[in-house]
Amino acid sequence: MNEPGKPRSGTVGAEDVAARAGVSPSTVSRCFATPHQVRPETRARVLAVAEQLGYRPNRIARSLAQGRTHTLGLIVPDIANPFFAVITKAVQSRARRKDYAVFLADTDEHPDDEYELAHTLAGQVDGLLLVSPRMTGDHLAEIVHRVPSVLVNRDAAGIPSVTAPSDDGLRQAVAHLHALGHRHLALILGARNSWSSEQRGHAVRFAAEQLSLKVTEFGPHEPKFHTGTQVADLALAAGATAVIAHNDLMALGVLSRLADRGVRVPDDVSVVGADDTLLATTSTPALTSVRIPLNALGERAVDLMLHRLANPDTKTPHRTVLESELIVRRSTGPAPRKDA
Amino acid sequence: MNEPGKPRSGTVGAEDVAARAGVSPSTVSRCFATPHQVRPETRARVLAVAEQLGYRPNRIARSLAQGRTHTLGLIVPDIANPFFAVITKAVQSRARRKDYAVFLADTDEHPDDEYELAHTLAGQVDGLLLVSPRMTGDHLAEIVHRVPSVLVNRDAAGIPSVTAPSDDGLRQAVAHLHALGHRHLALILGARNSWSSEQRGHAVRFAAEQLSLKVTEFGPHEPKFHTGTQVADLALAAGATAVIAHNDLMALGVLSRLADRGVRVPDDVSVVGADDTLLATTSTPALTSVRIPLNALGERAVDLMLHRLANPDTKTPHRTVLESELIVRRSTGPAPRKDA
DNA sequence: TTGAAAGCGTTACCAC
DNA sequence: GTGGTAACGCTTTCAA
Repeated sequence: MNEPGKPRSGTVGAEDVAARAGVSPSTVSRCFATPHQVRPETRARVLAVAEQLGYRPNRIARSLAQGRTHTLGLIVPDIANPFFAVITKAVQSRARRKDYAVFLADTDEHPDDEYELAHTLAGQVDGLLLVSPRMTGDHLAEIVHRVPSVLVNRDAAGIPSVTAPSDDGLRQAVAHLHALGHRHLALILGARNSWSSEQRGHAVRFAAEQLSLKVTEFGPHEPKFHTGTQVADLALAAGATAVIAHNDLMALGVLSRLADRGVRVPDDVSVVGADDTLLATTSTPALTSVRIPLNALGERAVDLMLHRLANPDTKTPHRTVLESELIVRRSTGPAPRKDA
Repeated sequence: MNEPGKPRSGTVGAEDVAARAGVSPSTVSRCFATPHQVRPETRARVLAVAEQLGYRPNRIARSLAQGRTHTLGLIVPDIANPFFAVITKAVQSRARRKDYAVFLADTDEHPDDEYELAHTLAGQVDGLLLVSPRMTGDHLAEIVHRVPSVLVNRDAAGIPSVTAPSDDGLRQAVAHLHALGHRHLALILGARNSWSSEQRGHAVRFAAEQLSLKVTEFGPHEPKFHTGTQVADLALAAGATAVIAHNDLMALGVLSRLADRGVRVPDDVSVVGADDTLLATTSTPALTSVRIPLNALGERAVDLMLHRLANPDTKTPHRTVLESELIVRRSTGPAPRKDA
């Protein structure tokens, strides 16, 4: 494929360095892979030559020879969604610190693409991080069988996972509203098949029941801004004095519509979001929201993955469960007095 | 490395398929790489066996043999920033449609990491997409020399790029405010060494001068929310009736502080953002903002890259320039009457 | 149209 | 410690 005799054109290889340094390619390889296995002087000489020639070990070739790529695959439903973007950032950052590269795949919320992409990536990564996977249990099992995987923000039997149930935070939210005198709250649900939406619904219902709070539910709904604007009117009509939305985006929709109608927040109605994204901290009024430790979610996922790669024989899949918490801001306040 | 004689343990290779299908590995390879070079019946048989055995060509090995990876590298300053997240999504989506995978690297706004990461990725991708690179011109030149690159949201001599100057949109914004009767506007600048911040500053200054508008500048500032809250007071004190912020996030900060002080938007003060991110559409009031065609930015970058890879001998680096436009929403309105 | 064999640039095993 | 050599799994001439 190359003219024998003539020097290779583009890149400098270990062979070139070896020749110039008076050692064998093996030694050059060792200088980069297992530096302690080579005598200091030799190593110094080799590294000097390498530096001078601008030699960098070819990671592709290394991958092929070693059978591992030092790369992690990350599959997210929508990278433009701040929720996933933050997780992605954490994963990326953590992985890099551990000298792993990251393959990113955005499925655009499409379960089938998710499955197909997982297969595509499977061949070129050491492990797969699946964030909020929507794919079916069967497909999931198949993927997990083919390549080491960690589930983020979803729980499934027999698969290592990292989750942060919003239960704690939502319970706190309900208690918070109750303490402020609210007795009737509206709950806006998320997408129909969303694992987290179901979890959140349960959590609010349960907490409200404990405190004898009335709950009016709306949804399931696509977790969009305009859904919030739409439901705001319904919640008002139902007589709720507080709204808990499935996520911040929907909560902002509520905020927007209430402002349009001249309903004051939090004086007339209190609003609670979830995920505590950038949206919550930058809105006016700032949004009381349930904080999910997204950074930790991403970092722990990487750690779990790396641990698994280092100990391939671990039997029981480790499940990491993180805690959520309520962050109180300006969008929640005392319930309006009945006689007002 | 493998026990000869015994079948390989983990993956099925082209050889396995070849054996079962009664052909040579070469043919199997051709069935996947250049399907038209093999007789239909043979191909069908091979593909059937491959399907049955669950064979998937090993992309790593292919990369090594071909010398190209069918992978694009994407380097962004901050994936958690909606601006870059949207570009990333577009790149990812476009690349995948063209059957390219994407390596993601987040530099966390760190110019040195940017350079180092570029070198790391250089070896394992066919091309590099550099988004808003902060690295020095020298480093940039070095990277570009080593691997085909396209600049996104930055312009540099001799390097193909895709940009969307906010000039048009900002000129429209200034005209918009002028038409509404505003005569004194505050301009909040972005980061000190930001190429786009400089561009935007010039654009506003120039447009304002044309219309004899008074401009009071603040900054350069880190483009953060709290910067906006801080500058809001200063702008008010300066007597400006309208604020143009370097981006949506800062504009939201202004909005927040104005609300705290009881200053009404847009009745008392008008506010304009830039980038038209999710933040702008979901704020209350919704933010008038300069839309940058982020999707197009990402897609065109990929197209440009792929075009370059297909025609490596192109001399003149193509520069794609996209247009921005003002999106008018609720945060801008008539200037308050002087006698009010 | 198909097969044989020589790479691609490393790593890893086995002698020395 | 170091060198020789066989993989890794595929692509790609070159013949047949």
